Amino acid sequence: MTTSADTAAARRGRPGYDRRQVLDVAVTLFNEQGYDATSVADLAERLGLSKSALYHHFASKEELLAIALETALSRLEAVLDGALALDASAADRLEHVIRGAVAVLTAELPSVTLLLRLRGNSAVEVAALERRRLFDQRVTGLVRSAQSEGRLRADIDAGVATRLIFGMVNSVVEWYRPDGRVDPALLAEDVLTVALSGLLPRDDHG
Amino acid sequence: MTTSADTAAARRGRPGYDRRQVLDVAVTLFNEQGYDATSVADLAERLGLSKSALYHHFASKEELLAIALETALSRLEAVLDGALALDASAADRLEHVIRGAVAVLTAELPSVTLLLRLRGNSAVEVAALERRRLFDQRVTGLVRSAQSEGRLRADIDAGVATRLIFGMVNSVVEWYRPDGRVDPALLAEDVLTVALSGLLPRDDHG
DNA sequence: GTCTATAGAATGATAGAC
DNA sequence: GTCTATCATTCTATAGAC
Repeated sequence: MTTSADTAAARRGRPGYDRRQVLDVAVTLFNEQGYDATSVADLAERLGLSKSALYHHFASKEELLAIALETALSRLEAVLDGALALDASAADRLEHVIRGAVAVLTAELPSVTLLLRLRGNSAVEVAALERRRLFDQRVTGLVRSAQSEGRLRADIDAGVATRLIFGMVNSVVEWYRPDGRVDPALLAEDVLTVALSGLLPRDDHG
Repeated sequence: MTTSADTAAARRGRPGYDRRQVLDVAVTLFNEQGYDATSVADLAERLGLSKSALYHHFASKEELLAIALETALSRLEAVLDGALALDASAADRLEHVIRGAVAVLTAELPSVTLLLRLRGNSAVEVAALERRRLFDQRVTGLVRSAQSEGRLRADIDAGVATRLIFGMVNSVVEWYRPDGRVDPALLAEDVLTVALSGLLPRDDHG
């Protein structure tokens, strides 16, 4: 779809990579090798460009990281904002968040993968981790409310429950591939099934 | 437990770090900053040693990684071997594996954390990832058998179910801390509860 | 001529290894 | 400490489409 010049039909100047294309390749490479293990020379080679040509598109290696993280975080936050704007119970809102998070993970796989592997080695990374921490905290609030409503079992700590649910959700980036045979929407349902009802057979024998 | 000289009571020669202590600090640092982002100079500084002194203990930075990965993998494999040696149903064996995996994760947190973050950037990493893949495959077999027994719901693909369960299990390394207020054994029960019964309230109203 | 993408050469800093 | 290799980055200049 977004391969070359067919997106922004008429572009002036010399043909070649634009910002978007460089970013996509960069994030892919960061995910393959890890951000720190990927040198600008690696990226240049993958693109068939010189290093200096890359610096025409971006001010720094870290800027590439920052843009990708912004994409991932803003989309995840949008899901949560949308859920909180609903006129619904906390349990229903939580369900909306889980479904939405799986959708964002699968749709924005590269940038979210990058986000989930951060170590906090720079100011950019620390800031992203902080936004992620805030996201988690708000979801924990939802879980706690759903427990109070009696819609979620209360014998598991809300913080632990949230971490387990999102551990399951986030782990999807480790194996989901867009070209695979797993449908994102069905995957979201499977996640919800396991999280809410568990893997024991449905109680249809009595 | 394994802090300093109290392990191998009498050690001869010049006082200072031994292999084990250097390894522990190295793995801790690798987890804090990431393996690639951690330089030998970082490690030397943390230990208060010169770089050359470090190379007296280890042949290379990668050797440190290899030893840690061996620890994590052998302990996880031992859990699986133990489960398969049991005279029990697949479902019961799976439960044993999940409980054991959480135990290994919490007991060997640093080395398992390192294992779960590998990217495959070297021969050592590729080999470790391959052993991990084999582990996952064997667990998937257990899940499939448990489904055939009727002890696990069969409307979720065995591969997806396995990945979701272990996504939940493995995510524990992201937040569990030995000095925290979460008991490892209770955590394992919580994981099993969510995986098997889900977070919906127990059906005690009818 | 103007715009965009591109190289080449060289910077200082830091890497792992010994 | 010292080695060589590689790191991210910058400067200056040019190639090609409008």
